[in-house]
Amino acid sequence: MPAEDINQLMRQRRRKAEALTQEGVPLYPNDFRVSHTVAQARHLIEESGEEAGRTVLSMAGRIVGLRSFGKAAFLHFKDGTGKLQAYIKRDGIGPEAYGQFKKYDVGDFIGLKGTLFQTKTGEWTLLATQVRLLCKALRPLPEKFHGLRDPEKRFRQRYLDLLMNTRVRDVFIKRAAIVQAFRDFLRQRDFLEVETPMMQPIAGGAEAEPFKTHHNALGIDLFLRIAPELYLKRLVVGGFDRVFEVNRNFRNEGISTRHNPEFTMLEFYMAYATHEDLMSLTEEMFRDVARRVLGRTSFMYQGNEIVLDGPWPRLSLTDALRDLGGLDPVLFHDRDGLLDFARAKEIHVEKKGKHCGKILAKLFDALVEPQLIAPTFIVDYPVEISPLARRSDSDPDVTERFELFIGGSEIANGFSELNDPIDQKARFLAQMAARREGDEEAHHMDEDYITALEYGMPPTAGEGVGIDRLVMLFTDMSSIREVILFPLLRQTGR
RNA sequence: GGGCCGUUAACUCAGUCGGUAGAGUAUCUGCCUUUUAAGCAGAGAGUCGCGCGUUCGAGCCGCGCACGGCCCA
Repeated sequence: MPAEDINQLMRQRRRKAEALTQEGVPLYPNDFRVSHTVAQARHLIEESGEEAGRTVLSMAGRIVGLRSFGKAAFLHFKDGTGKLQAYIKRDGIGPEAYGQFKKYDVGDFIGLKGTLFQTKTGEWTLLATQVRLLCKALRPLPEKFHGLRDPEKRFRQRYLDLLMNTRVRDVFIKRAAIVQAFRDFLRQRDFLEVETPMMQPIAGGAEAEPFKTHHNALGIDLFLRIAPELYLKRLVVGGFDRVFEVNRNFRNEGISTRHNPEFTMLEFYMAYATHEDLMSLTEEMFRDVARRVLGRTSFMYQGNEIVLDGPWPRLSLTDALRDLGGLDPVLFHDRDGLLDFARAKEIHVEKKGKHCGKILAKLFDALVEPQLIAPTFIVDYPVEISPLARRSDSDPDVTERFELFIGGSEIANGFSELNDPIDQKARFLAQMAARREGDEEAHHMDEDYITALEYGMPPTAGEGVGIDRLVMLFTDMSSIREVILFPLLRQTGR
């Protein structure tokens, strides 16, 4: 949006600004003091009723609506807490001030002094004895009735979206409440909030392509993290038995309604706990967050009612594939059979370096995941796609791992952590072999992490919760862009 | 990466068969001191996303590109 794209409306506003300057009116003063926000004024009305009119208030906000008569005007102004009407009369503020006021526009910020009264329709209104310009807006706001709809403009100029679309504002207020509720829940259970590196020499802890960056002074390449996992577990080794981090991860992958290259993840680790414990904790935690944010434990998502009351069903990956995906169990370990099955279902699977586990996961994503509307834990993930998870004591080919699905989307992933450094090293080596076979998302060897494990990590369980997807659920949004303030968009040619 | 759809005034949108660009809101001017999407009268406002092509003539047809949305991968 180059500054030169001045149109008629902007020229008119600039002319008004210049005229005000000529009259000695500062366009951007900073000496107006506010005594009451809109919310505080409303609170005053609630508390004192008719008596509210006796208090002189000093209020400020942006003009969002203006109905002007010859010698008087009604306007609505909005601050961060709400909207209030004001009544400006020439007789009330004086002819000179009124002349200046005539040059104010919708979008300008003003400061008002006056007392509250009720109009004949009963609306509480500030009768102004003084009006001051606090900031002259040089561009017009989008039109009041239809608002701002163009999705591209909404995301690129989110401030306009927030200003014009109350529902959008509510989404982000709810998002903040959700994150806060998670923090409160974990802190109450003695989890310590920490921050671990966003820039890492080895991007570990997940299967994903990282973004690459460079440190000039050290002369080394670094990667934006794809997960904090390996650092958080180092902290468990270091004696922090319960830690969590809510922060951004970066994955160099495509953009879709469910994927943004940077997204927010909650990860937490709990020593002396198992994946079973975490599943129970997750049920409790989600219900708690829902109660705090929504006031109840059920909600509508895209036309389906989601009920968080538990317990939530637990289904093994293979059972889910058999029962919901129509996959014959004889194929579970038959790589070619699985590929044939995928082809028959028109599910695209990269052939290079894909073991059965990886193909099973692909089939699951395509066939089963969309069906998992009610909260469901899928458990018993194959070892080869779970290189950081502890093996099941009863079946060494599967891990003590779960993923949580709600509303047809993966929301959380957790497992009993692998704390055997010898096995961990072997798993990393297997990942490196997969990488050589063409799997670019396979994990890298992290020798420092192995070293940490060699010092001993207590039996631990850990989990990651996709905050953006959870916010989508709680706000009934079908696109991740609706819950990220500034989703990544292509740069437009300028 | 592929398919479909979209891009026209500040905003929301029409635009017929290819024949000089439209509406509502907003803005400006005049009237208007209790309005609520205020009202009445009048006026101004456009790189029809960008480029190339077809045509006497392109917002409209063709090709390419950019950006966005949805679906698929």
